[in-house]
Amino acid sequence: MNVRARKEEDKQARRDAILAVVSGCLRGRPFADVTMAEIAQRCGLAKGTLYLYFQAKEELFLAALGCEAAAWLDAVGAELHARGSTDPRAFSELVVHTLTQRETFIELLPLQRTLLEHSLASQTASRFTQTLEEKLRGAATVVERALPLAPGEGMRVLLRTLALVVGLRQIPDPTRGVDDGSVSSADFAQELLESLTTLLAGMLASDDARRRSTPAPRWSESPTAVAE
Amino acid sequence: MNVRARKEEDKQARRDAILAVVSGCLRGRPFADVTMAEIAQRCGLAKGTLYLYFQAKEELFLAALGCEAAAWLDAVGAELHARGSTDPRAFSELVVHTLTQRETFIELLPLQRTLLEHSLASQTASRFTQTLEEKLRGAATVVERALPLAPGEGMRVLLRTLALVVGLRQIPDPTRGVDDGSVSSADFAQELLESLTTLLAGMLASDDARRRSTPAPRWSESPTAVAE
Amino acid sequence: MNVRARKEEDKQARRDAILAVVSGCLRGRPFADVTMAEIAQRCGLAKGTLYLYFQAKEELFLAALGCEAAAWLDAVGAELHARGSTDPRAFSELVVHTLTQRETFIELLPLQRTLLEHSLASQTASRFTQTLEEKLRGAATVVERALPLAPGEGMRVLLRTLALVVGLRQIPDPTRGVDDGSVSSADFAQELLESLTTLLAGMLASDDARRRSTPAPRWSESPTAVAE
Amino acid sequence: MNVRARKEEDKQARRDAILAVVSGCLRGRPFADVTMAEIAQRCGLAKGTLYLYFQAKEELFLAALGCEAAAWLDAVGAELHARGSTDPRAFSELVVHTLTQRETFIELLPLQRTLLEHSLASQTASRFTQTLEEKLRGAATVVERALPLAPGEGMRVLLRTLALVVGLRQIPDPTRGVDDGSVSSADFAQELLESLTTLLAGMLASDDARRRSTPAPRWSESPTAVAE
DNA sequence: AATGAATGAGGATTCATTCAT
DNA sequence: TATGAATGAATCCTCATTCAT
Repeated sequence: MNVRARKEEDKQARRDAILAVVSGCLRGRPFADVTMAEIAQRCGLAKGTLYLYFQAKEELFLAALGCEAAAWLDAVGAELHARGSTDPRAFSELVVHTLTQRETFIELLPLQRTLLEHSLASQTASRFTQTLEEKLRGAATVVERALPLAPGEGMRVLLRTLALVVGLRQIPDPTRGVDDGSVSSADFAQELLESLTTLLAGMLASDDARRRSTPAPRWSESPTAVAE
Repeated sequence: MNVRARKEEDKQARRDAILAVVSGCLRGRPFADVTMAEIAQRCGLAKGTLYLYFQAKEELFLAALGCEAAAWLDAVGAELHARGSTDPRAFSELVVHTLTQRETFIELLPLQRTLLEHSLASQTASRFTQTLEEKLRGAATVVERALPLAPGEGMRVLLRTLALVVGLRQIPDPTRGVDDGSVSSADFAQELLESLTTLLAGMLASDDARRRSTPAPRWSESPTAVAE
Repeated sequence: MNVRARKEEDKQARRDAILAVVSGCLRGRPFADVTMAEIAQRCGLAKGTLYLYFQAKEELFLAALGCEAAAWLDAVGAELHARGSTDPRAFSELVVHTLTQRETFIELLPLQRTLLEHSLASQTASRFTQTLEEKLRGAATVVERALPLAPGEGMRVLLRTLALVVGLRQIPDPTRGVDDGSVSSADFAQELLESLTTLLAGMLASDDARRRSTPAPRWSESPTAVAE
Repeated sequence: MNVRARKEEDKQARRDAILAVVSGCLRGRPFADVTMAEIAQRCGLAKGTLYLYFQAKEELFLAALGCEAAAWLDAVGAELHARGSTDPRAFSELVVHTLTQRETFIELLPLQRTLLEHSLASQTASRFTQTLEEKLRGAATVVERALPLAPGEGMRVLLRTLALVVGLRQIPDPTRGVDDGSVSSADFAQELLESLTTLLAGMLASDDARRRSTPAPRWSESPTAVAE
């Protein structure tokens, strides 16, 4: 593909195209298994071209993760916003739904730590973290409104949701006799749905309890109402 | 250490010694970063000797994981057995407690999938899975009795616990301004404690509800009936 | 600098501007360390533009060397011409003086062989050599007149001078505890001054001796008699 | 060559064998042109094996240079020692003679600066410098005795000799119409012989003069008069 | 004429694994 | 059984050069 991305617009497009390919390359394979050569080939680009857009392999994957995460958070936020309010079950279903059409996000997510630790260009790492945090905060606010939850709990919901996603993906149920250790998508979705629903219900209940026990919760609005 | 392990007994001892070292090599580093050379050196053995006990790097780590998992499950099972019964909070505390003194297990756990997928010697993989499953079942029974839960739910508790462990470890709270993306042990323990307690409470509640709705579940139900 | 060099005059100016930058890029670094990208950036030009003026990296540096060499030879020649006559010491001082304000020439000089060998466009190489030779001959004549020396000896003086420059630059005095192996400019200048003076004095003496010992030097003297 | 160098002795032998090959790879080619792959192949070894003996390409070449330099200095020292005393002409002949059967040393010598600057393992660099200095000092003493020269002048002789070697090699005589810019060995030897003889004669003369002008040189002779 | 995105050959280096001792 | 020297495939990345705009 010797089409030159001359305009800033085209360059962004190519960048995105690369990221899309990267996400797709990771099908349960370890990060180390995916080579830059493979990515380049799948992109229809030369190896060197990849380095025109990303400084290193780690940065490439981190960017891909950032993209996917933002997209997912946006999707969840938008859907939640549209609904106005939900309950644990519906929220979980929403999560599962948005996630199952975003397999690559699930694949990328477990890499986060490794990637952040390796990223030499410190700026890259901090920018990633910062951007992600913003997105998270935005979605958290929506979650708090929709579920509803006390300020600060929205973030927790999101974080625990991601934790469950990563964890359940990583811990296959040995009961299901899958030879190669991979988790069937259906099982995973089912498990995520159930455990997330349960966890959320629990959080809501305890939050509710705390609220009631507190004398004047309504207008005293806890100081951590930071949520931008 | 050029002491030759002649007797079967000595060989097993050396095997275990190696596994102990392996676990310790992984301090948040990606699997690919730990070299066989490093392991050998830390063991005080030659690289080649490692291959006398394990067929490949992956197998080595898988064995280490198996070891740690078994140890943890045993510890949890034993403690639970000793107590007779418990509640979500206490169980979570037990989990957190046994886990914090087993950092290496936490490090190894996320590797499971990768390791299983790579293991060429299919036998190794299936043996690992099988052994782990047995251990899990054993502990699950104890959990069911202690919490108490309907048959089959004990396994779920265990699996979800592990999922939370892996997930929370992997998803750092961006709110905490940790530069290098690592999770502080304290935060991790706290988060695990809370979310696990909540999740378990939820599971117990719904289990309870189901039980009540079911006519006569108590005595017809043989707790170990499920067992392989 | 997207000013287009339309007229031949402008092109020559740009060429020279590039060469000036090139010389400055080499601060004790190996040739391979200086990238075309760096040069282009320092020139305020695009990488491709460089290739509009020079066919290859080697050619670029060769041209730069040619420039510097010519400039130096001109300077030496002019100064010598102005003085009329000189002696080894004064000549050496002149050399050192003109050289210390031409650091870049000293950096470029050691590359000559490498550059010449690589130059694919044979014409480039031979043109360089030819031009240099002319300049050398011109200066050599002046040297012969000023020092004074027998015909042919002027060239030798020049060549040996350059050899000393390159050699002394390349061979650091291990006695001086310079950690990074670099030669202090002061030491270099001092060393060059001394050894060149000594060498020249020697050449003058033997030249003199030969002259005297030869009965009829004038017409029998074949200029190339010395040659092996 | 899968012969394993097990004993320390064999390892040293292999190390030396590699170094010998390295020296031979450099036939006027720039350092960057010689690849590790080529060296390995010429050694009949795998690329990786090279890294068993040397940490990096630079270190490899530095070691080769160290070897050659030591050998040459030893040879010169020994010969000089055997003769007892010499004169400039004989010394130069000795130098030329020992050098012409050590082409590789001449090739390696110009790399010294580059190599030292790049050597990351600082210890490697300083060890090299230190060892070389010792050898130089040893030879310098012999030179002083043989020529004879004032203390400290022996080192200068050696250093200037090396400078001439490097410089004359690098500065081809454009008069000789050699197309590819390389210097014919014969010309080089001749040139080195002449200029070195002249330079030494000059040094001896001035040294002599200084000695005579000094009132009481004999017993005032401070052994540490090295300090120029 | 100028640009700078794209290329892709090629380099140094690493490391799991083997095997002669 | 233990060793550790040897292997060599495989990886990431660089950079001189080209060429479409």
